[in-house]
Amino acid sequence: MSEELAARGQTTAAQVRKDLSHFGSFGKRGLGYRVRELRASLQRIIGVDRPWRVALVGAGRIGLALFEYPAFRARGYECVAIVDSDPEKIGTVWGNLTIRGPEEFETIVASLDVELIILAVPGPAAQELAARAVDAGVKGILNFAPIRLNVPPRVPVEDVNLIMELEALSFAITQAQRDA
Amino acid sequence: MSEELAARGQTTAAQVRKDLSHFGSFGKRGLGYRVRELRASLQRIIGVDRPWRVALVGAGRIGLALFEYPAFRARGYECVAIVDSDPEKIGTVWGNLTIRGPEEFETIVASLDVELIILAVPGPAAQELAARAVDAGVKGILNFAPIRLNVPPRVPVEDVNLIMELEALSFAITQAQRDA
DNA sequence: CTACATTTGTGAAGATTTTCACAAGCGAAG
DNA sequence: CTTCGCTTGTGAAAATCTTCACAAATGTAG
Ligand SMILES: NC(=O)c1ccc[n+]([C@@H]2O[C@H](COP(=O)([O-])OP(=O)(O)OC[C@H]3O[C@@H](n4cnc5c(N)ncnc54)[C@H](O)[C@@H]3O)[C@@H](O)[C@H]2O)c1
Ligand SMILES: NC(=O)c1ccc[n+]([C@@H]2O[C@H](COP(=O)([O-])OP(=O)(O)OC[C@H]3O[C@@H](n4cnc5c(N)ncnc54)[C@H](O)[C@@H]3O)[C@@H](O)[C@H]2O)c1
Repeated sequence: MSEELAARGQTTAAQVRKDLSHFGSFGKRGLGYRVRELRASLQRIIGVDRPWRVALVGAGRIGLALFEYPAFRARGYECVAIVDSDPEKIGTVWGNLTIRGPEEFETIVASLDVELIILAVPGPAAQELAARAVDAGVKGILNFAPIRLNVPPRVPVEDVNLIMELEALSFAITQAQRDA
Repeated sequence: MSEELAARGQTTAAQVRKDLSHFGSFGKRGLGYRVRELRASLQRIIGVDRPWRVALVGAGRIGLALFEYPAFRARGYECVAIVDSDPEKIGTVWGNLTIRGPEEFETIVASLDVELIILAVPGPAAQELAARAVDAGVKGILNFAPIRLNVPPRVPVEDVNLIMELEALSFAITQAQRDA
């Protein structure tokens, strides 16, 4: 069982067991893990055993792709608001949501209980919006802007930097060729 | 100098120096690093001292966002072809490129010297396209499909999994709240 | 030329992570 | 109830990564 999990996760059985043991004891010796139970426990530990309320900040190209991506909702991330500063976009409707202006941002976060934001605005706007989001009570940020956000340490930030991913590929390829 | 680099990279000066020492000796003692030189050396090491030829596979929502993202080209990743299987999309023009059908895939990779692909097709199609890309000579894959691609180890794959990033946020938040 | 103020590069120490290997526990079979 | 086969959970060992602390360079000033 830990063997199979290891194979799927590209790691070793011992690592799987050690990692799980860090959070508790889930399996039965001689038997393995009961999948539904383990799954439920892990969901609870990770915090994905309940829906999360998300606001999309920046209704641009990447924002649109993300908004239309059904897997988010399927996994419990529910987009409850969209904010953009472009006057042409404010008031237009995406799905069941109307795009709002940034002056309403704090009100939206507070009234809709937004916990997470997806920040998909250009770099220069990102820091200010992040700070405002944090002040308004947002608890975490998924950041697509290519800057390091300066927020209090209690607010986790996950950066998505696709250029770094491409550069990691370039490095791996260059490296492999150097070896050969 | 290593102090400043450390501050920017959220790490320590010793770490910066140790990491650099792994690839060579770049600075001058007592003086620091000469920025232009260090930069050039690292670009060469990473392999980003020359342009990379990229094909976009999957002209959907995420594919469009990526294609229109100017930072890729600015950093030396040049999109030289777009492939999609949708008959409505084949033949249409994005920027200076015409979308091609998947039956042309191998020809395109070979004739245009495609080194990297950005895979932005639905999961079920991804494995087959990845295998064909590798056979046609592609050297690396940036994969957006939510599956683990099975390709030979000489071909590096970078996975972008935004759901995992959101789940990492959820975990960090849940954890912080448990502590408090 | 010598003393001095700097900052790198790097062994050694310390900390963390991963692997090893096996006792502890569990169900099944006799 | 006892034995047996199997898989987890976990201390201990091994490997890896990070930090420490300082000698080796380098430019400068006297
Ligand atoms: N497009 C991509 O594939 C891609 C990939 C990785 C990262 N990114 C990053 O994501 C961010 C957005 O990229 P994009 O391609 O969607 O850009 P975009 O220009 O298409 O969209 C940005 C949106 O943000 C809005 N905006 C600007 N200032 C704002 C403000 N102060 N308040 C609210 N909204 C504001 C704009 O009106 C626009 O709708 C950028 O930081 C970019 O670097 C984009
Ligand atoms: N949209 C997002 O924000 C997002 C985020 C993360 C990951 N992803 C992943 O990226 C992939 C694409 O997502 P999307 O939202 O752009 O989907 P999409 O449906 O908008 O686009 C997929 C495109 O791939 C094309 N396609 C399908 N089969 C093909 C084949 N065999 N050969 C060539 N082209 C083919 C389709 O015609 C379509 O144009 C999916 O795997 C999705 O899980 C999307």
